[in-house]
Amino acid sequence: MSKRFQPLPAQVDLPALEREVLARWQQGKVFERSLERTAAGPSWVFYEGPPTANGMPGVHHVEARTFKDLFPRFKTMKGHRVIRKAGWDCHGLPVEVAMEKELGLSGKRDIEAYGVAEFNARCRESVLRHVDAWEELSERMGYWIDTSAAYRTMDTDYVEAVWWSLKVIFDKGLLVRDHRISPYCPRCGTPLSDHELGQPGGYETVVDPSVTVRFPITSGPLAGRASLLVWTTTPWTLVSNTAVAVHPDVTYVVARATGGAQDGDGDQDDHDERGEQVVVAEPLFERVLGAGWEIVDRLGGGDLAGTTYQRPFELVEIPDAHRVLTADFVTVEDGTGLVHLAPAFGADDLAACRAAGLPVVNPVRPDGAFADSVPLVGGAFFKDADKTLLADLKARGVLFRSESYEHSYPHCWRCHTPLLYYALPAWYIRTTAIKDRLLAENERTTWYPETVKWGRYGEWLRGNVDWSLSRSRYWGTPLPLWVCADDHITCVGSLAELSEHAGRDLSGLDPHRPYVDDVAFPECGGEARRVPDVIDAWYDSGSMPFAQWGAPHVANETFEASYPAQFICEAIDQTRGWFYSLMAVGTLVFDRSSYENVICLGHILAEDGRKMSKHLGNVLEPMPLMDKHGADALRWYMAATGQPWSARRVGDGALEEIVRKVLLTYWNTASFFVLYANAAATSAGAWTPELAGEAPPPERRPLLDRWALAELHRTVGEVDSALEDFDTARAGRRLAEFIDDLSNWYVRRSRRRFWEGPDSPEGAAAFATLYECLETLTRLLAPIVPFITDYLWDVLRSPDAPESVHLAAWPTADPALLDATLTEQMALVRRLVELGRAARASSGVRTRQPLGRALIGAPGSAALPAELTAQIADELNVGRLDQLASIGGDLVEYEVKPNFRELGRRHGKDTPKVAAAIGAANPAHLVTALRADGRATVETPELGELTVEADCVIVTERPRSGWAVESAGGETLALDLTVTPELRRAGIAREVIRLVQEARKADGLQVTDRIELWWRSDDADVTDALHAHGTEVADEVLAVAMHEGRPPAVDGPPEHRGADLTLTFWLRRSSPAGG
RNA sequence: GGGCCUAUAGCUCAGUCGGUUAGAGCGCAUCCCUGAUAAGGAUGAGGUCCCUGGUUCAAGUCCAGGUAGGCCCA
Repeated sequence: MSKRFQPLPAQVDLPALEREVLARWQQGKVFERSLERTAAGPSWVFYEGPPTANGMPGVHHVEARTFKDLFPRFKTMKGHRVIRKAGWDCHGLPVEVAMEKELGLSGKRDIEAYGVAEFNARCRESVLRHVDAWEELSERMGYWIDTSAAYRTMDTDYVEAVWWSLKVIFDKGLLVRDHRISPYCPRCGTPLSDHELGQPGGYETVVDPSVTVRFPITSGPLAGRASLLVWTTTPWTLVSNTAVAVHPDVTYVVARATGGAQDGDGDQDDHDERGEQVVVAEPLFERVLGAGWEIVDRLGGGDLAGTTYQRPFELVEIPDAHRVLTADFVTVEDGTGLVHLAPAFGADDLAACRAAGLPVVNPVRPDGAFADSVPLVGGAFFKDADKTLLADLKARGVLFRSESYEHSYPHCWRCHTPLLYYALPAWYIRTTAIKDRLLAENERTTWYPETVKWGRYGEWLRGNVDWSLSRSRYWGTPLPLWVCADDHITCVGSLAELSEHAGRDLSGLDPHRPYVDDVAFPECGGEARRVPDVIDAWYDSGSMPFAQWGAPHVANETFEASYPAQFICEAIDQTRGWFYSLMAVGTLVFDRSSYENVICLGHILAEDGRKMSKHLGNVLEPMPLMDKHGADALRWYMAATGQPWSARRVGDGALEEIVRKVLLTYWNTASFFVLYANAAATSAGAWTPELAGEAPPPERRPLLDRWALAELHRTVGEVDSALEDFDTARAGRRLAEFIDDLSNWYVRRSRRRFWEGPDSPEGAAAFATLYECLETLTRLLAPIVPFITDYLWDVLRSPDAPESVHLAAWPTADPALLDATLTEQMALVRRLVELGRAARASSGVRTRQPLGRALIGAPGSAALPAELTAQIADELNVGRLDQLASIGGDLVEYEVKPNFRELGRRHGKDTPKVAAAIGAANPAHLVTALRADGRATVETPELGELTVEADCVIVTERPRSGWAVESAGGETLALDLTVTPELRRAGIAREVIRLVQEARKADGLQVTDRIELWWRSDDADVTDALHAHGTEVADEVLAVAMHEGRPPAVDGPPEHRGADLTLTFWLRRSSPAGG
């Protein structure tokens, strides 16, 4: 007896099965072997975007990791070498913030008091705290990635690689010092991060002055005649006024005071000089000036550009300044439409002044007080200076209006000191200098979805500003810049270089604060010390293509062979994070972006459609979800439900459906196959894959088999091209459809051939066909659902096949097996069967009752091969299938409808008229003409006679009466409901067969067991039916003997009774016939 | 305030090149089939294709504006 397949139970515990497969992968080192198998293959590069392991992974991490696993598996099966190196992002403010919280520290002073060395040591420990949980998740979900050599952005090799790249950028002149405006606490002496601004207490409501000031114009036609009206809520910044901004597209007016009228709100206005002229934006004229003023001239914002003016205070030196600029950020929402610019105290101000080449002059000391050298307000705290300054403005007649203004203003969340927007020295990468290169690199990057390329990401690139790189923090890659007293800057590219400068061996130095801060070296006759900043952690992760290998200092060849990546994938919120930093660093350092294809995923929502949050209590933990439904179900959901880039809801309901409709259907088909392959009582024993070669070749198999193979190979082609397009949803839909076709049509229609075994050519064809379908389907499904496929692969595979599906080759479509005609014909067959079922349902004659014949009328139905019409007849349990036309024209009525698609193509604007003419024509005449000549003539009132082609008309034909008819889309099926006595007896026989089968199951018999059957009935119809169809019944229920009458009384089998049928019967397993 | 995404049945989602009866699954109801059986199938009810306007012989589909939700940024 030959080897059998391992039996597959109809019920399966998928999570338990997955654990078994996981153990098998581990013991068999299957991942490692899949890499070995493809070691010589063409490289396909994937980069792992590093997560920070200071928190636990969530369901959304399963999302990204599904895609990050699926495509590498797909490419590996296609023979590519796909290196998958894990990585951890270790640095950054979020890590520091979490550690501050944990240690009960608040702010930089606390950290420095606690000790930077100890603080950073704690940060270092915290970022790997949950690595175990992440690795557990990766393993459980089947994410194959090499964690043994994971890169860590805090490792010395990594930091040195980052330093090297910064030096490349520095040598190109693109790493430069400038100012950055930060919210700054003068008491704590520190800038605050956005995160800190968001803390409770970050904003407080305060009352500030709101002042409007005259800036007399000193050049152009208005010189000496008019003033610019400028509004501000921070009078203390007027000392540093450098320019005035107007909007280039806004109209401004010159207004003259007509005297008398004051506005009625009781403000302290100071403009009773009749004849005074001022400039404001036209949309704000009413609000700022109103009655008592008349417009004497209008001019565009662009016309004002370059106009010089007398600044409000002459207290500090600001060379070459004090003129009007244009800037898009100016609004006419409030103020005067003319904006005072003090570049040291506002981000917009700084950007506008920098663009105009104006200097940044800052008279305010880091402690928040004006420098002592400033007249009038020297030594005063910035906010306290407002009063003095206002009084001075008023005294000199420069103040136009003064009000109070209540608004929300940022405060230090620790000490409640009002914050200063303050220019601090900072280091930038001049990404604006390579903006065109970035746009060109983006041009050749393929984005999924495509809209991100031009939209969200492209827009962001076009508005590129220089990368603000430095952070005045602690736990990060230290900025490798050393500066001497003469302001000579040295950029250090490695610890070896640093050793050279310092004249001692620093190769073992921890390249973090505070240790690197302690390294100084002689320079320009003095001492060069490190700039104390660390860098933006996004730069770290953007450096991973080379830094993960330690390149160029270490493994440079490995790096060069894996640059750029063919594929990266993260959630959409990375557009301005990792997607940008990767592209920017790559372009800055290598003049080439580091990735070619990128998938942007949407966010995962809770089942209620809201964001998952602990607060709402709707968080789904990934591990329990997989323990409940299985990782395959979750992976299928992520890959194949909806569009990956739209926000999606995950929950038990969605996963249960996937298990039932996709995974269990696939499993049950395999289980069915194995059951009958093992049960086959052939001379050779059970059916095994070796017997596949003995089946007739595909072209000699039944049409049903050829259809299944055609659909299989169509599926292979479509799934392959979908995955090549990174379209997992399309691949998933096709696979789910094929699984359904295979199970609910191919197997359903072929069951009898499986019962009868593989001895006949038809049986052999069935086994070979279903085997090929399952074997190939398993390979197609493997990248998406790696567990269930590998389990079934191991059961189904032939002995010489690889022992894991993940070591097998991706299937290729065989064009010779495709058959578009057969695909279309089978689709018609299935539509006609549905019509027949609907006719059965509406007429109330159950399918079990055989009927004499059915009529079909549908385009193409006459050309159906007999093998296919037989499928319809068998499925609908009718004796004969005829063409509707065969019953004679008089008995058929016709309905005609215009086919708009074809009509539109030929008749364009006249379509409605032609359609109306078709509707008005005599259907029978029209159909006769169309059938005879392929065209017909119709009469239209406007256009006269017109010829219409056959494909412009949808014809539905129906028998006039006496039939159960269903039609759809021009296709009709009609059932003859006449039940003759003979049909009635055949129906009763079917009923008996069903009863006996149920009884067999109730008695716990195997499907192959032979039985002995006794029966008796008082109903003449039943008796007649069993006399007429006894042999058929006996064959169907595997009865070796059938007796009319009771069984022998002694140890009699249990009695069964029919429900709707007067029948009593008994059955007993006959003595086993040797198997 | 800016940019982008999404909106189709109670729910989750398809909908190709614009074509006149807008589909599937889940859920619900009724029924059928059953040698895969704690499966499978059919039928039915259920729709303002977010709104307004436009282009077109014809719009769920193309264009413009708006509304709502979401994401990113300010």
